[in-house]
Amino acid sequence: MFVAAAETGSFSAAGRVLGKGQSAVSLGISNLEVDLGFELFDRATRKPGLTKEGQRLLAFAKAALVQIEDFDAAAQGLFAGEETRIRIAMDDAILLPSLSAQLIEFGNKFSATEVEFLSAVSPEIPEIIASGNADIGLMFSGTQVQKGLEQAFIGNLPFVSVCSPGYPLADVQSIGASELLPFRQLLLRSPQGSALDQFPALSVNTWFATSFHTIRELVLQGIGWSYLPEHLVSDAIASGRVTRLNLRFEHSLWSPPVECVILKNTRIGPAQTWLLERVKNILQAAD
Amino acid sequence: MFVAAAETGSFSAAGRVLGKGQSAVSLGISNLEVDLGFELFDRATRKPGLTKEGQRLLAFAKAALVQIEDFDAAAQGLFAGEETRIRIAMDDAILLPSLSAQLIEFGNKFSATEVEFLSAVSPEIPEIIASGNADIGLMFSGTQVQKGLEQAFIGNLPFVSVCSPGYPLADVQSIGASELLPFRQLLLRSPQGSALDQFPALSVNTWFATSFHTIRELVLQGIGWSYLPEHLVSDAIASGRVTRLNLRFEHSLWSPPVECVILKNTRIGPAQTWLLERVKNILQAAD
DNA sequence: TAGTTTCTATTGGGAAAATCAATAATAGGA
DNA sequence: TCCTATTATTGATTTTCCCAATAGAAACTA
Repeated sequence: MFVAAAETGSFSAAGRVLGKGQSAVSLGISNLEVDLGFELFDRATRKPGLTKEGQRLLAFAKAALVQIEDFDAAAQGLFAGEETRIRIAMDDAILLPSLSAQLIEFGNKFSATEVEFLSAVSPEIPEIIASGNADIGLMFSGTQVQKGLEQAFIGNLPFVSVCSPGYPLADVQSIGASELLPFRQLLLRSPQGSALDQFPALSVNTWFATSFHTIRELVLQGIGWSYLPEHLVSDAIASGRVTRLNLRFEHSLWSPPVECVILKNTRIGPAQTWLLERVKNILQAAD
Repeated sequence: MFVAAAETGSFSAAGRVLGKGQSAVSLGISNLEVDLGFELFDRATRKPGLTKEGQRLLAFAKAALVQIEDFDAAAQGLFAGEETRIRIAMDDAILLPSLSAQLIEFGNKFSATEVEFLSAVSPEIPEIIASGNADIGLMFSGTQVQKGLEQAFIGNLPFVSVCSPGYPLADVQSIGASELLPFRQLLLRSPQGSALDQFPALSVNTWFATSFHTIRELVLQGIGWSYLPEHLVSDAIASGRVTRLNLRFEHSLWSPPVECVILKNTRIGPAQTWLLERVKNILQAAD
């Protein structure tokens, strides 16, 4: 009543908005004022205006209402069968800005649903999904189809070959495959040690890390060269902290396929359905 | 009731906490569940446990309660006569970490009171207070006492003389007053153009700025040397981006006096009283 | 195993609160 | 000056809220 009256500037109007009579609002606010010990409205004129205390309290009242509306919205979602939690297992490299944008929208739309991220390297992800430790997996394709899982091709994630500006390869105009051999290449490898076959080792001297973010840091510090997801290094390329390699054999962007994995034969709720739908478009948008 | 029952794990205990009977809680939660359309508690055992929907909604319910408690706290403050707003006019240089800490505590204690900062140069501040555009003024002493104002000495704010490491004065071992003359000194001056007499001009070549933060940037960039509040440059000194001058005549820190100004004969509320009390100690703490 | 305690659900009655309808007074607009 | 819209007040009514009491079930205790 307080908020409605403050916003409409009239007790009668507040009553109409709230579907109550005018006297209910008048009494309600009077009682509130008695409880508080001070007046919220200045009744000098016909349009009751807020006192300065009223103005200040209005912000708190509105904040409380917002929280209560959030509660209601979450309750409605849960009633509609929305999941209480969705766990996403994914390769760090796939968290691109267009996916983050979708996740923000998801959070607004499904406030009742918590999201949990499990960072993993692609080959581990099918097992994580199969064992029920996550609901949705986002990974680079490559490993054979696993039974019990439903795999869907999403799109291709563009990779670029990079090194730091100070690295010996930075200034070479046209690099052939054999010329790469002596230079240290940084490669992704799962903690269990299996290298990923969709990321080719082109150098003799290879170092490994279990996350593209680590590799990115190593490249920035001039440890070696690597293939990295373009979105992870686009800023660094623009600011000159990282340089693209001029590979002779690389005519277009190297873009390994990405797929989405879920459990076969599981009932999926509205939140997961929505998210899957959106996830399938993130790579189209990124192109 | 929902929150209390979830936290105590028992309807009876929740009733005791809330000062209500057990049946009230039982009924209340049943009604809420009917409204929501799903169960919040699993009554399989004797201790009712939250369902997964209940777990999720609990967070929203708690958030709503917090907002309502904030409302109540603010209302109580306003009832006790706390100001709805306090405006502080101060010289930027006085916003030292110990003052910020006090302001954070102030915000927690007086949530009903808004704080508004007016940045100004010291000589302008008495006029701002006198004209009623701010409630509390924090400034460097110096200008004569103005009638209608109450001025209280707070303490001294230590200043250090600094330049950038690349500046010619950086490497001089013992600088005499006459040696300073040819080097550009950066001085504070109010927008109206009056220089501040408590900041002595020691060089012939002087440039002016209206904020110590600007001067700090100019010093960092090697434009000249200046006296700056120690807390503004202590980090930069530690990291070597700024060097202290070795002045022969400077035996101790140069610490101009700071004072607090308020209007005489005004009723000051509890929030302002508290804040004034604390402000008087910030410089003792900084020493 | 039996007794005791501590739960929750349910019900009926009574108190409190909320709401409405009606009325009176007042201010602004035509 | 009339008309409309607004607020305050009051009495009646409805609704909500809560307690006390009861009963049944589960856990604890001896």
